Amino acid sequence: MTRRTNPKLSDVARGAGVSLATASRALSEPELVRGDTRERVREVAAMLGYVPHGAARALATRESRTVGALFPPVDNPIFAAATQALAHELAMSGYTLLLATHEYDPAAELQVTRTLLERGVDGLVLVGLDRDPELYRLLAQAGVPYELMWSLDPSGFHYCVGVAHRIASVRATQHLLDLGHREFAVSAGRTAHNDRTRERLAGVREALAARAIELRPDRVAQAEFVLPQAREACRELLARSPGFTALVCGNDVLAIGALAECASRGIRVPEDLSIVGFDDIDMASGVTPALTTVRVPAAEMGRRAAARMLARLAGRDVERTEELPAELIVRASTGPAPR
Amino acid sequence: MTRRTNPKLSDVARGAGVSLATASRALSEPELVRGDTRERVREVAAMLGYVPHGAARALATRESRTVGALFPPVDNPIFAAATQALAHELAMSGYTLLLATHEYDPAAELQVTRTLLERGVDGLVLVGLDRDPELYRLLAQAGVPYELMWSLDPSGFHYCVGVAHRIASVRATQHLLDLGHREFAVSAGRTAHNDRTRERLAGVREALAARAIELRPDRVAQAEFVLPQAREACRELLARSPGFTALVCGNDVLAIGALAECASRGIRVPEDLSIVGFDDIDMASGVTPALTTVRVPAAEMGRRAAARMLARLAGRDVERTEELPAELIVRASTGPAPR
DNA sequence: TTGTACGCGTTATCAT
DNA sequence: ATGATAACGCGTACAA
Repeated sequence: MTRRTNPKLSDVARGAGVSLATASRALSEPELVRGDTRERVREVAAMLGYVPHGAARALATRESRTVGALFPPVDNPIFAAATQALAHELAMSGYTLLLATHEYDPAAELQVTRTLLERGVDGLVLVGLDRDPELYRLLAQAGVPYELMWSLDPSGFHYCVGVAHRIASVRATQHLLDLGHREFAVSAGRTAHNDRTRERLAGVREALAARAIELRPDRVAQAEFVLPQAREACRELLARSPGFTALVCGNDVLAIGALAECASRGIRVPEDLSIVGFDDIDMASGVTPALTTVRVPAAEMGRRAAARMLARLAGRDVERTEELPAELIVRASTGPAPR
Repeated sequence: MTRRTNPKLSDVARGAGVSLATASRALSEPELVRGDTRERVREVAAMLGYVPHGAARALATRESRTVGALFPPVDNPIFAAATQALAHELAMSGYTLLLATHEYDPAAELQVTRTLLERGVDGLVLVGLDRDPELYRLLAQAGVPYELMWSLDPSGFHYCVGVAHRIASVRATQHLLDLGHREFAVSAGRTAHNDRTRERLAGVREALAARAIELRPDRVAQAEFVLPQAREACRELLARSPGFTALVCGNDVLAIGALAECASRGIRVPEDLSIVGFDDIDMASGVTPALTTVRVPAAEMGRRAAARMLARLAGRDVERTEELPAELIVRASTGPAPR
């Protein structure tokens, strides 16, 4: 097979017997060119297998038809769902997703953002509120629009689409209080560089405080969103300070780990211990009907973020803040067992 | 705040009192420039907040420092793990991941590949073997290297890193046979446009055939990798042709769905029914200790694909085919209950 | 070691 | 409706 070089627009133009300008218009702005020449150009382009050179176009147009997304890690099921939605929605409008991760490290997030800007993203999607403010300066200087997902910016300054984690957490906790629980424990995610986790924990405290119940320090554990740590957190709580009848988990993975640990110890859920999770990962809820969760609509978050970004890139206006509902899904929970 | 325009290399050069060429070298090939001027350029660049223009660089160098990845959907936990690994590994070497999905539609895959090529990816990572051959022609013409993940190309032509699905499936089935099972059912993934699913199903048939056992057509169901369909598949099998003591699922999601369905019917696993899954999704195995699975190392697949691609982009040679182990993880399974 | 000048492939401006 | 030509911002021969 002859190792031909890639055909360029000038090849198409020559083949169709038109100028470079006409060829360009025929492919990019069809309405500006006469029907027959337009078809001729298109045919030649197809025959040659012409593929436009994005970098050249980006250089001339000053836009890349590309949007960046920066996730903590993308293998967390909730972020995977959002990523899928983002990529899909963007593709529907001719945009491609540039994906990067920062593993909850603000320095890495900043560095990666620089790279994304170098790649020329037309917009950027970020998760949450906790980050080096320098990042916003970078984006401002570059003139790149961005959307924050998952959280709602209290200042109302940033464009964002998210849920009210604290309020949802308060409601979940109240649900348990209403069932009669008084002894609470929390298996929280790491709160460093993670406002969602902090808000959820704060919500539990707030709801308890409203009824003058204290959340003992040894009744709070932190873990990363992986099963071994999730089990360990539950184990630790049971060891340090048993006797709680309700366990609020900052994430479904943590909740599942807790369920697994309980199962292996013969602790019945929800009879002996009521467990509430967050996020409503479908695999989790499918497996453990006992799990009551706060549903945070991850895929919808991705769809909305994409839609909002696309709208802004198209010059349309969007509300600065868009709140998504965080619904409490009660599958099974009971009051505390009589002592 | 004054709405300054982005500084370009010429601004940096002027600020440092050097030529464009020197400024370029100071940032990209530091060793070619004298220490003091290099530092001067760097300082000015930092002060100005200079961010290189990727498109311009790509145009000049003919490479984008970008790699594309094309997944069926990326919210399947196994693909999410691979995506995470890919993005991370590529970033470590200064490459950025362009992510796209095709939802098991070959036409979409072809179309999306065109877009990725337009974006100027330096390499492309694909999943599996089932696709429009035209795609390979496109890549060849563009001169873009690619890696296939998950499957091993029987022809040995394509660069690939994957596992031997059929053999693994045979082994898993033999394990069940060795336990004494004779009545089998299979909850398979959709086999259209999915060689992994087909091979796994074929593996079951092969192992059974070797012992002259037939897999009845009404003992095979197909479902997408989502829980509701997974439960439905199991329900269907039980309705159409009960009496099987072993169920092989083409994926962990299908296995989990089956477990859920069994739980709701009071079918004990593994006492009444032995279930084997594929992929070893950690959340699945954490929750259901009864699940025996074939571990397909998804994250490792991503890492290896990234490493191989990076090596090739750096001009190094790699083996055309790299096989990863697919280990049978026996957690709990028993022989059939005496009738 | 540094500078000059051209080319990368496309779009956009201005004529015609 | 079409064509000539100048950007777009950077890398890199080649010359100095």
